[in-house]
Amino acid sequence: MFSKTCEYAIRAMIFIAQKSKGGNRVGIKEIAKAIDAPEYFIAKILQDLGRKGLVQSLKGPTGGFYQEGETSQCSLADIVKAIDGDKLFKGCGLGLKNCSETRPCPIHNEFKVVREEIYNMLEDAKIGEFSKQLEKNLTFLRRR
Amino acid sequence: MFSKTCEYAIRAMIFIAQKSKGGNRVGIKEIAKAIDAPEYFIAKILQDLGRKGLVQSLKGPTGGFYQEGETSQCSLADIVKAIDGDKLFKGCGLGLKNCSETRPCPIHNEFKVVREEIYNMLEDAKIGEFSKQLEKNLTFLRRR
DNA sequence: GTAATAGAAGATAAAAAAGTCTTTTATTAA
DNA sequence: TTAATAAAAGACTTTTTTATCTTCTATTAC
Repeated sequence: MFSKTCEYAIRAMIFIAQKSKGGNRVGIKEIAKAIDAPEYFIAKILQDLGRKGLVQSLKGPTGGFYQEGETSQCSLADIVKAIDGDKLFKGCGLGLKNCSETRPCPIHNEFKVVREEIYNMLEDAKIGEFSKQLEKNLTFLRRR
Repeated sequence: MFSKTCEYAIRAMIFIAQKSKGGNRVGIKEIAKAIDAPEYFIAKILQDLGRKGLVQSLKGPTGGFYQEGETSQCSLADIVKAIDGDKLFKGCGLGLKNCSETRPCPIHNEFKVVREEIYNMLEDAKIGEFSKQLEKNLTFLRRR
């Protein structure tokens, strides 16, 4: 469904939202360990998300990643769009470029319904909302 | 959502079902052209689907691919499973190995609903059913 | 049986995605 | 102001996916 890059991004964002609640910042090493992702790789991903304004960061001692204001209420849909683009939400299920409402592919209508539901689900899933759930058991963001 | 390989596979299967209705067989060149896929690549894919019993084929002159009996009523779900495996239907949305009913990840429940719908949609979509739709306008399986 | 045809199978190549390393720049504490 | 810290940026490597080519084998028409 998502690329690995995107999965890492989502997990990292959830972790950062959780950790940076009281104005704290989280270092890349701590993030990588917590979500069980390759350190250098997740660093790249977060730099990208930073450029796109979905996360904030600060260099130097006591530096790290954090989210402030509206950023902490960004949705999974925002992250997916930033990393994987909108092909999941817009593209034809069969990869046909010319598939459209007036020239639908064989599974166009069935797909449309499902795709809208995926979009709504991801749009409703605000990063900040996961925090409470996570406080109970942080290990959920790890792979094993 | 699907790999390119899987998209090609679905398109090819729909085309074959349509063309092999009256006991006819379709050559790989015709398939490749009709669904706008690389010839050698779709050949590989169909060989794979052939081994897995989702399509039949015959070598030599007048040879080609075809579907007979139950094969023509295989579903998109069957094809997706054969090519991409079942990670779309079973895996955790965040790629967590330990995500489960008792230890759900933050988006586990939301995902479950969507995933089931995707599965049902693909399971209901029988290859043979697309034929009538296609007879009206075959170009729908092409990319441009 | 023979020649032509067309898929099967294996090797190879190109492109994209995932992952790693090194150097640079910004920030802060002392 | 300096040393330590931590992210930014760019180069590079590995792995996976996608795509291509060549040789082999089965089938058919004649």
